[in-house]
Amino acid sequence: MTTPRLRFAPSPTGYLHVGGARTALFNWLYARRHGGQFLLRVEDTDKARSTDESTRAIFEGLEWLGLMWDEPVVYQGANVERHRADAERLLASGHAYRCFCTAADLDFRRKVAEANEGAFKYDRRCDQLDRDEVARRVAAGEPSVVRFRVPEGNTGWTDLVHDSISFPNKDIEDFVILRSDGTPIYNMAVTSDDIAMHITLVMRGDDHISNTPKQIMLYEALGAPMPQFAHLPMIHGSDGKKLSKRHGATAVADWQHEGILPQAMVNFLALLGWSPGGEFDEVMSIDELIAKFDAAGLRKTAAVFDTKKLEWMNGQHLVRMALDELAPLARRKIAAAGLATESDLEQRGAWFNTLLELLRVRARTVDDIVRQAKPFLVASVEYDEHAAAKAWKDAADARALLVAVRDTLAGVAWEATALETALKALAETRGIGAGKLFGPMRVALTGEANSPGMFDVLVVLGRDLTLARLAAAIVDLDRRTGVT
RNA sequence: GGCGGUAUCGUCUAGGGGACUAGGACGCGGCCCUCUCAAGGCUGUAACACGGGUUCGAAUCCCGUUACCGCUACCA
Repeated sequence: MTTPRLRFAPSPTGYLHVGGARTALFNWLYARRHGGQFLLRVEDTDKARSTDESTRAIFEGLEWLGLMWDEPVVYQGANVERHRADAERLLASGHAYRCFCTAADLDFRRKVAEANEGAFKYDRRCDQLDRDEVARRVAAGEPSVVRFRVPEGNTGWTDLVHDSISFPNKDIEDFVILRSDGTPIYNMAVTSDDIAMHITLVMRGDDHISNTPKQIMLYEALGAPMPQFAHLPMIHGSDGKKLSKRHGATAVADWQHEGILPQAMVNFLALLGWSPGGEFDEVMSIDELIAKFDAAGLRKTAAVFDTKKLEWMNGQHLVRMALDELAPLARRKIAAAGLATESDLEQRGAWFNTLLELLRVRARTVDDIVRQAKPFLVASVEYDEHAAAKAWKDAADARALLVAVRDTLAGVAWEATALETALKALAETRGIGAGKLFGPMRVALTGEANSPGMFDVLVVLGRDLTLARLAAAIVDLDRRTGVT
């Protein structure tokens, strides 16, 4: 068996959608798993809708996910000459014929048919024309399209995900392959390109199932070797409808901006419509996915995009990834949020890594880390009123506690076990559990109700910042006591 | 309308005639751990669309119904 060649063939009419990303991923995974090639073909022949900007968005999305293609990008628009030549070959070999029916006429006949019998199918009237008449009308400059003459019988194939699918040819009309202006129609262009690119497995969305018999007939008429086909199910939104902008973030770039990691996105997408089977750990690296990927695990049913699970998946990858890989991402986001500069964080590398280690376990996205990192980066904190209302309920009491904490901490070596010993001793002399100390301290030091463990907070914050924040809290509590 | 595709917990799925009192994961609830929040551990909730067959035996095979999705262009 020759090595498989697959392609992802998006039309550049928007951003890279998660559905398209998954199609690309499965193609890529299959190629990697079987030592084949993964190619990218931009289907830009719809000049009205294609833009360079969306072509770039597709490249960026694929690059971000790590789905690199193995050969130079193929632009479909550059191959119209070959498409046309293939269509004309079909005309010459008698597999296709000229049709002089105008679009307006066809439109009218279609409307009439729909009003009466329902379905409209081209009646092949131009196939009755004799050769001389066709030649005369062409010579006279009358515009015509080229239609493929669909043969009798059935057209079917063994789909890698659906097993066997077949269509009675009588339900397929003699479809146009060349427009009157000489440009190719989609099915012609795709088939011509897939043949030229030596694609052995056409893996795409199942919205292409009804195009497949037409393409198969084209392969046969052109005498080209038949590839295999695999039709992947769609991805739906939480309401079961096809995923669209209404459902929120549907572009992979949206998730990138929300702090989702590419490896988490890949992992999540891989499990939408595919399963390695049996029991397995759902959190997998890209290499594990490649090793396990198998067309037999492809599902037939549409899947709902569950953002909750994506976020959980991201949290898992956040904890498992190398700190050296996470640090630059976090630095960039923190800098973008204006909390520190990248170079400053880089200089405090060891300290920053300690902080990340503390935060990533309680974060689901990189953006969560940025939010949680704030108290450790800014000069002074603002108090979350909910947190203050609870932990500083009795302002005078909280003040007294914080004064004692400040006095104790001021004379202690800044090291976790020493700090712990000192604070536990303080709690004991005051006849309270150490936990009673931490609530008020947490608000004073971070402004929040939640944070990493108290001793970790103290160490990461450092002596000076800690004492300054305690002093600031005491002042604030004075104000609160006065008001009450 | 015609043609095609699909149908297991709310969601992602395992399952491919008996191992199914249908398993796992997310979510949700409870408990444990615990200075808070997470993480982690344990645990609970919850599904084979419906109706006929085939078979000693169907979630698994066949047919029909229903629902949903896709296609039905001189779009891609």
